[in-house]
Parts: sequence; structure tokens; C-alpha cells
Amino acid sequence: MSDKKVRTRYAPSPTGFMHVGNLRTALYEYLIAKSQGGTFVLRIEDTDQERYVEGAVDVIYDTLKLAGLKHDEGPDVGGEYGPYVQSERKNMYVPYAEQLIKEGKAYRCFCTKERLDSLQENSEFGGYDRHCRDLPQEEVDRLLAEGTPYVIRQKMPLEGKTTFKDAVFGEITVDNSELQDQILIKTDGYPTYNFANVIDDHTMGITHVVRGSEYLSSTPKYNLLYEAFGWEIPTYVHLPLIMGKNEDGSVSKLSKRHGSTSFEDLIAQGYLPEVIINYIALLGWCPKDNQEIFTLKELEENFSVDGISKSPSVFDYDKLLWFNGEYIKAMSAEEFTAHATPYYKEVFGDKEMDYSKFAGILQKRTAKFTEIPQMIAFFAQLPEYEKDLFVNKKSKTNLENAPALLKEAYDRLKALSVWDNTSIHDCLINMAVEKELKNGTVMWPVRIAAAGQTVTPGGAVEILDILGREESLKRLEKGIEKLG
RNA sequence: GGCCCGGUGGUCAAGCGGUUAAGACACCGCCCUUUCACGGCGGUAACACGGGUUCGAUUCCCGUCCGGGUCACCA
Repeated sequence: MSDKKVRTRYAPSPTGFMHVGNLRTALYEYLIAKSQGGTFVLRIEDTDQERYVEGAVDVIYDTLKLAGLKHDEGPDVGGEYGPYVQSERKNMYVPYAEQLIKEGKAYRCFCTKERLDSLQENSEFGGYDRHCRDLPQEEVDRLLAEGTPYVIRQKMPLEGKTTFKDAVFGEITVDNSELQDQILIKTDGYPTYNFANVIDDHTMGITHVVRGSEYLSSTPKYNLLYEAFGWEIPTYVHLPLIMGKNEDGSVSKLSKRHGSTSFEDLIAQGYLPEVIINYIALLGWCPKDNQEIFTLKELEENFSVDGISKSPSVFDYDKLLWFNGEYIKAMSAEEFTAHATPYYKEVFGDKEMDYSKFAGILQKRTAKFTEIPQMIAFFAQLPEYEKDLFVNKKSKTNLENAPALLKEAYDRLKALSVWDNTSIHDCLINMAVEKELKNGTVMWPVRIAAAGQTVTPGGAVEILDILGREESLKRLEKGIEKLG
């Protein structure tokens, strides 16, 4: 069994967006396969006709592609085990169910929805009362002849226990009396999720079933199905849930109210795809050596099921942001500029600009590209500001010394023949040295006049350099006037 | 409510009978610095509780409490 080639599958329903919990499942499935030289399969589970969403399948392809989780088999790339869309496999399921009926392991149930609902309300039976389980054959034939709609249900054992082994949670046992006669085929002829899953996983040769721990309690039902068919039970890998923190400090399954929860949302917020992957890989799994920054490739090399945790984890946006910043810092200046340019354009429009200098001041302090516009807005337009911004205790500047300081800096800068970072820097530093002042005492007023705000990316020198001679001098003049 | 699973700092988490109980994020302080930031250094902060088992429990067992999941012709 261990020498069998590993095959995992990601089987999303096309709902239109990709929740990070689902993505994390996809990632682990991918990693379990790839870390053992196995195959990663994509299967679309669209048996719910009522929930069909236009374009939803494309969202799945796009997400997987952006995330780097390349599937080896799937609807778009093909494979030996197709088709890979459940609705296209529709005809496969009923014969299996009928086989079970023939073997006395399943039966047709003609109960109406109303009857079932009232059963639920009276709750005397705690659900279905197995009314049709032992219907006489003549009765069945009659109902069939009348064209009565029916579902196919599996006969569950009335007593005993079912035990299964999960790779992360260990051995779990459930009383069979807990299990209802599960529906295999719905009135519309489509298989239920559980049934389709088992048939598909088996016929596709899936060796590892990886899914969220919300499936833990329904797993015995799956096993009873595998047993009914006499099929080998796959290795189960149940994953701890991803939670979100509520305002009152409690936690619950990650959902909209906690913030962005879908891959697309996170991307739109400015998080990098590889950051999201890196972060969620660590939610519920820990490598032997506690490494934190991982490329997908490195994850493939290091991943192992026994590092998976059992307890649920809270999605932490702060940490995600930290990861994002780390990835941005690790970029080359060119890469950074490529990513940042759309945001530069948001501020400067189509104006001809040399954006290359921005990387120097921005890259170290950018945690998300989306925050760039507000960081550099002052370059495009000098904000209105109060003159007491010129007061800074640490730099030893105040309203008394600032006017003269700024005026002298202005005169010296104006006399500069070359306007670049080095010459501006030397000019200002020399002024401080000659006048026996702290560097900051000279820099502070200049930066305030140039930027019109106390917090800026980069210092006075960089700002003047980027602003250019003309605009810089204009802004300094304005500052002098204001102090005047 | 029945059943199932979980419980190490605020968060992610190492640990797998004997440790000063790692590390990361966040937070706080100091240093560096032309501001903020970056960087460097340091700090606050945890084994849910009660019983066992044991020479010795964060680690094993039981109970309590708390949290979560699940009980569909949804997936």
C-alpha cells in the first residue's frame, strides 16, 4: 500500500469565490501529493443544480493558477480518469446505487418531502424512521409503476460501531445507531455529495482524502460505503478549521465579518499570492525547524502530514501583513517598481515620471502595495499644513529658528549646479557642520516645507531629489512665506 | 440536545515523562537614524481546572469546564 503512487484531489464546488479554508485544503492536497512525487487532481463538484454560478469554474482555475497549485489532471488539462466534472459523470452513479439495491444493501425510498419534514419536527425518531427500508417488493413495484419519485438510500447497520483511522486525528469510533440511512441518489437522479465523492474518489484512484475536519463526523458513512462495495478505504487526512476572531474576543469559523476571507479579496487588498500561500501553509502545520518563509517549492520539499495540528487556528491579518512586507522587501527594485507602478499612476495619472527613485524610499516601508498612493500623495500635491509642523523638539527646531534655517537652506540649495541625491545631501550636511548644528535641525524644516507633513517615506534629501529642483525650490519658498 | 474533536502567552506555534517551557507576529522600552519606518538589542506575557498513574507531569488516564464541528434530497 505504501508503494502505491499517491493521488490527491481537490474537489471544490463552483460557488464563485475561493474561501481561504478551501484554498488551504487545496494547498495541503497539492503538497501531500508533490512531497511524495504523487499526482494532484482537480475535480469540479457541481451536482447541486440550484447553486450553479456562472463563471465560477474560471474562478477556480484562476485561483489555482495564481497560487501556483498546478493540477496534473482536471477538466481543462485532461487525464486518464475523466471526465473531471461531476455533472458529466452523472450516468456513472445510478448503476452503482442499483448494484447496492440488488445486493440488498440499499433501497428505494418513496417518502415525500412533507413526511420527512414532519418527522423532523416531531423529532420522535430524530430524523428518518427507515419507513421504506423493508417495503414489500409488490409495493415497490406498484409505486414504481405509478411513477412515484424516489431516492435511493443505503441501509446502515442498526447496531455496532464503526471505527476509522485518520492521519492527523488518529482513531475515531462512532456508534452506527448515530447514522441515518443516507441518501445516495436524489429525486432528480443526481448523486448526493457524499455518494458522488466515494464513487469518484475510488474510480479516480484517489489514495489520500484531504478535507476540513467538519467532515470528521460523516466519515463513518463514507467507510460504510467503501465497505458495501468492497473497496479499499483511502487514507484520511482531516485538517483543523480556520477561525476568525470576533470583536468580543470569541472565535468562530472564519467568515465575512472577520474581514476578507476569499483569495480574490485578499489579492484585491494588496496581499501577494505567494504570501497568502506561505501564510496559510503555516496555519495548522509546522515544519520541523520552525522556518517561516517558504516558497511553494520549499513547502513541497518540507511538508509532512505529521506536522499537521489538530486544534483550530485563528486567521491573523497582522501576521499576514508582516509576511507581505517581508516578501516585498525581498524583491529586486525592478520587481518592486513593476508591482508598484499601477499605484504610482493612481497618484500621478499619465504624467511623465521616472518612478525608479521611489523604490529606494518605499520598498522598505511598504507592507502592501495598496498603501502606496497615500504614502506618496504629497509628491503630486503639497498638502495644506500648519506652520507649527516646523516645531520638533528632538531636532531642536522651533518657530524662532526655523525661518532663518529654512531661508539659508534655500539659498544654498538654489546655488547648487547639480541637483541630485549626493549634491543635495552634501549641501545640507555641510550647512549643519558649518553652523555646528545637528543634522536634524537643518533637515527637519526642509523636509516639512517640501512635504507639508511630518511623516514621510524617505528623508529631506530623497524628497528634494525626487521633487526636482524647480518644484523643490517652489515649495521651500512657500514654507519661508508661511513662516514669514 | 446526542455524537465527534480540540484546549501551551493576545495570535500562530515548538514540546511528545525530568527543559531556565523554544521561535514568530503583535505590544512595550532602548540604540541607530535627516522624521516615520527599516535595522539592532532587550522586555512583558502561557501549559483551562480538579483528581489520579509515577520518584517526577505541560506531556499518560479519568472527570469538570470552555471552545469548535456535526446531526439535509447542501456541498
